[in-house]
Formats: sequence, structure tokens, C-alpha cells
Amino acid sequence: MDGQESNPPPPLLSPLNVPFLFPTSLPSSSLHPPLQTQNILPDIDWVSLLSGHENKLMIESGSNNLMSENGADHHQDAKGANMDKRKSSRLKKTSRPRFAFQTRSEDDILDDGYRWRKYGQKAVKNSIHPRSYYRCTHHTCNVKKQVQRLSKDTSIVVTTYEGIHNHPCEKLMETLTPLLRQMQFLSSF
DNA sequence: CGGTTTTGACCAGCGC
DNA sequence: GCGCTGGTCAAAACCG
Repeated sequence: MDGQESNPPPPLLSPLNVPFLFPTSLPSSSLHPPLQTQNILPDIDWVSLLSGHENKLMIESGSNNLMSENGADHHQDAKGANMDKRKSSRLKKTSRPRFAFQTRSEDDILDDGYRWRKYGQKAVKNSIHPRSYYRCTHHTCNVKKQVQRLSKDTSIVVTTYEGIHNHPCEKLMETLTPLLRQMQFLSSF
């Protein structure tokens, strides 16, 4: 459908590694519904960080919104009963690192180098566009993301990441591995 | 055939 | 307590 997984051009960067570098210490009040986001690192060129390919991803300067929330605990997966899973995911939803940003794009899904599996879609109040829920397909990885198009400006997509990848970005590794090999080879002289 | 998407149902949290 | 809303599950459908 959205063909996110099949986007051919590999990104040169691993955008999702970036958020993990900055301190996630914003109050949780900055997080939810009204996308009252705070510019944490206003000078960073998130467009190039996040696009990675010749996409039309355009973050307007000044609207380069980021959200983040402190994640003190590491989300322990309730791998028991289904209900426990639901409960834990819901209860701990605000205790994981989260950040969101807006991109101007025709595509709802931006190719961030990770592989995602859609697990839900919901109509959201006050929005004509549904919100989509994705989960990282890596077995041990628990990162999720939500994607929603703004009803005000339908050219803007709001992507919210939740959690931290505990594995390298596949596409990044694909890109870097030959380069590293070459560097090793050259440095052996 | 295995992985992904779709979609209705279910559940918890929250406001009233 | 009730209804609304958002987040997740899981079966079925879909696709390469």
C-alpha cells in the first residue's frame, strides 16, 4: 500500500539513531495531543537527516518541530498473556522515549532505513486523516511509530517515534559495510 | 508460503 | 458510572 518497505534508494544516514543522542528530558506535558512541540535542536538539518533519499520531504524552517519525552525505564515487555501485553503497552506508553516531527511529504511513510510492520489504523478525532501505527519488525526491537497527516495542512505528515532501536539500521549497515571494508583495505597499506 | 496490511473488536484511561 | 477516544490485538485478506 504505502510501499514504504520497498523504497529503493538507501539512506545515507540513520535518522532514527539521531534522537537517541540528545537528552530526552522534556516534561510529558509537551508530548501529547496539541502538537505543541519544542525545538530541541533547532539548528539541525532534520530534512537531510530524515530524508536520506531524494524525497520531497521538506520540513519548513521554523516548523521543524521535535518532541521528546524522558524515558526513565526500559520497557519490559509483558510477554505473557495478551491482556498483560495490552495493559503494559498502554500503561507504559508515556514512559518511553518519544519524539515527533513534521515533514512535508506526499508519502505518509518516510524511508528511515528501518523496517516497519503496520499493526493498526485509527480514525482520530478532529482529523479527516486516520492515524497509522507501526512497529519495528526486528524481533527484539520494541520501537513503534505513529504516522498521521495534519488535517489543517494535508501536505504535512506528523511522525511520532516511541522507543529506542536496539539493533543497527539495516540500510545504514548495507551502505556502510562496503565503505568500511574499503577503508580497512586502504588502511592496510 | 511467509511476511505484511486491513479492519473490526476489545480494552484502558479520562472527562463529565 | 457512562461514554468517548486512542492504542492494540488478531483473524482474514493480500502480495511478492
